Amino acid sequence: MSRAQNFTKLDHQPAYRVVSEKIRHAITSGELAAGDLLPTETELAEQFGVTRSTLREAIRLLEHGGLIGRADRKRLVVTLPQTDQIGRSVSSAMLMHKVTFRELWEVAMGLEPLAARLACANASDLEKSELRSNWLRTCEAADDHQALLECELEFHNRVAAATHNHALLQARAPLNDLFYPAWGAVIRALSPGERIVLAHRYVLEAIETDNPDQAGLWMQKHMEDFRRGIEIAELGFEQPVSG
Amino acid sequence: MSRAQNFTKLDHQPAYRVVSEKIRHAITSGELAAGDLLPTETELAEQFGVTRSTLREAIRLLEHGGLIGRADRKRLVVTLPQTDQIGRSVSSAMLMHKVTFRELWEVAMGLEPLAARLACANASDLEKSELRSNWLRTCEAADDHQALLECELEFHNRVAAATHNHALLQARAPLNDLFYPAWGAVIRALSPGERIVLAHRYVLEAIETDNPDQAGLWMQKHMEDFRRGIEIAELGFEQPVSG
DNA sequence: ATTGACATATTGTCGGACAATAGGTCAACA
DNA sequence: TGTTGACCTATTGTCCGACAATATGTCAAT
Repeated sequence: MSRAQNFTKLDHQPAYRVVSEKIRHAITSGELAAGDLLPTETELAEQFGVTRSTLREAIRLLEHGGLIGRADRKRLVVTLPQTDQIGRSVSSAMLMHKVTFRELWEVAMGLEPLAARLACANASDLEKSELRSNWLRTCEAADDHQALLECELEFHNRVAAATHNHALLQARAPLNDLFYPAWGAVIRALSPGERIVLAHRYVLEAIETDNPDQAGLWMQKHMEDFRRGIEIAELGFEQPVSG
Repeated sequence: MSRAQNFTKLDHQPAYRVVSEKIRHAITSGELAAGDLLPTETELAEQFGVTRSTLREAIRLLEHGGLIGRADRKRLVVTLPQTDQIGRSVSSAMLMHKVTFRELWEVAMGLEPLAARLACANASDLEKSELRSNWLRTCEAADDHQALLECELEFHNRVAAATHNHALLQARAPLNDLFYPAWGAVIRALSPGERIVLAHRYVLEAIETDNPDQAGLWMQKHMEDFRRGIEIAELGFEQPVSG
């Protein structure tokens, strides 16, 4: 080896990314809070010393992450990233990585029973009653595939929401998107109306009576049913999920 | 109420978002695979019938999600979104939502023991030996706070990686980022070197002997230790995590 | 095979332009 | 008072054209 100086590989970050990072930092550090209006594009461009075109590219970077959006289709505003917004990014990442049903289901087996357990302690009376109303609608929809699918998904979403745990909501967001088609296929193939109604009822009653163990257990059984459904419907448990 | 027709609120999507969605769809639908080179900006702009500026904004939207990147700082290329890439988006979302230690910990209690269980069945011999080598280094680093922290995080990452479950990796990605500072603080405050070494050893041996129940159980105990650490170190279990 | 000179293609950035529209003001009108 | 309409302004979405910096390819000289 020669004694030549080992220079650090200088990375030339494009201006639009630098600008984007500066704005992101201002937001996550609390300097800018959610709801704050940002200056106009021309003004921001002047502040950073770049052209409006460059600034706009920086904005797009943040816009995709849900950190900023439009207040009224005009002014830019700092926004709280919504779970479904981020969730879609994660979903498409999983699609590209060809995540299989099994992989997704394993994660769901970790998160859905957990959600049921946590919902016991944290669900408000309103949320409990909305869960019950959802169950009643599920009973009526037991033979209507499309309606049943929507009730089913709503049930899981409501249970998760009742935990008031935002980290959990984020973590399970992609499950929604990616299970949706499979769940529909299972329902069409097996018409498992009564089984779903029954499982939901046990989970619901456990939440109403604040019994975490029961809630988690029945949610777990419910998810195992789902796995069997995928296998019986021959969707291919080891196949990659499709968008 | 009048009997006036209820028109659907037409949403005028900007061109840059339409273009972005079209490209995203081409990618997630498999029409474009990871590694494929995209045409040049001018060419893409012509194909979509927009200007280069507009197309570039569309590109930025996808770039942030990690769906496309630069091959050699010049040509655009379809890339597989990396977990840490997406993870950082999720992390900043959680920061903005002021997720508390408790919320994060609850998710970790769902995912980390699960990871340990799944690692039993799926870890390769190489991964097992790397886990053991990590454990040996952890023993040596038991009194060096910084080194211990890095070993600790590496251990959890290696266990998760050994599951070969990409959905799980995505779901737990934000835990890495957000627990990092807290874990460091706990270590500095309590010097829990031996406890960590012991817990890792039990998890490691369970994985080596393919004993999922033991692996999950000890990982669970390990995480409960971590919670107590946060409480004892008075980091505020109910406080929002900080970036 | 390496080096250097040169032409070419592509990106990053700039500056200016314009149509469409959200927001405000103000007057007319019921 | 409250609604409507006309009008003006600011701001965004989109376009066009330009240029410097840089990667890529070619070819000649060594």
